[in-house]
Amino acid sequence: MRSTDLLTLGEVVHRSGFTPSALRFYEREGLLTASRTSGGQRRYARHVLRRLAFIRAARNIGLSLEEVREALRRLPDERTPTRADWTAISRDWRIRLDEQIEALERLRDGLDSCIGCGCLSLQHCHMSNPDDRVAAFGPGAVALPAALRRGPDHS
Amino acid sequence: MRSTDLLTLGEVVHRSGFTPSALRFYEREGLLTASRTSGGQRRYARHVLRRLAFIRAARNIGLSLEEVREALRRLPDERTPTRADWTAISRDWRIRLDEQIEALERLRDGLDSCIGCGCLSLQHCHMSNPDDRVAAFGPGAVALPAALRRGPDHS
DNA sequence: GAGCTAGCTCTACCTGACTTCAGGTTCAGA
DNA sequence: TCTGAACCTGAAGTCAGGTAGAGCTAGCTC
Repeated sequence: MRSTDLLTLGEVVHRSGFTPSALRFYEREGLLTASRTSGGQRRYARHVLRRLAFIRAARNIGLSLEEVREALRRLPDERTPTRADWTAISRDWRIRLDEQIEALERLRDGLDSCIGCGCLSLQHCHMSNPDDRVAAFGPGAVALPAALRRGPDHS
Repeated sequence: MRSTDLLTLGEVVHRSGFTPSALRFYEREGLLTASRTSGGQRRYARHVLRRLAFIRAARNIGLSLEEVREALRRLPDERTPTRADWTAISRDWRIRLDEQIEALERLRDGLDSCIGCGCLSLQHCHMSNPDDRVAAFGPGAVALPAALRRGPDHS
């Protein structure tokens, strides 16, 4: 079925699980590259599959596309990630995940201390007091998924 | 300073930590109500503070405004949440948080099993295989924060 | 009754990550 | 050579959860 080792858009769609529009979008955004046929259709080298795997994993961890782009900059297009690349990056991700888990656990503990109290006081309640927001959500915690990042909206 | 027990927009802003635009937005969206002066300015009953505390807590847990609206529908506008209301709802939230934490832990465990392997295989890797997505992310897990919900994008 | 702050509405805009659409083109197999 | 599926582009749309600004008004204080 293949006369070359290049993949069509459809094949990449099939094998990666991304939609055509997502693949085109990622290319526009510089996360992916593809060569073209004389007629202008995309042809993908096999290593894009690995790149896409990387992208999906990163998105699952909660990285933005911008952050994925940054991580991919370290992995030149011409080669697939080495074991060392992946080890370094996945250690970073592990740290992020731990932070996210901790943040949720703090939230849960706060909630536990609230169940049954019916307080929901703006002054004192762990769950709603705008000045008692979860400690980790400082400027350093930028990478948390949006849902974990929320603080008071003013200022 | 108060001739009545109604609060101005500014007072609610001050005491809740929400911005004026957020309060107006919530009103448009039906999460809040306010009466008006003859001149058209908003005047809030005191219990909106509690409602807002509830909203902030819910948002911290990761609920969408739509879900908050749903939860608030059970708390008629005229009364503040009873202890029973709050107990029931916070138990739900506790379950959600546990699910989110578990999902992240599964992700972390998958990552651990990956560190150093350099695999990232679309066929086998825990972190990227679209057919091996985290089990909890079924149709029932709709409420997870977006970053935890991602599966393959097709279909 | 002047002055000023706080408030009003309405419309437009923002980010992120894509999707959708219209209208046309290419490619592979028979 | 023909045909149908796959593919192309660029612009616009979507969604959530708001924010920003323009131009005008209310209401409190002196």
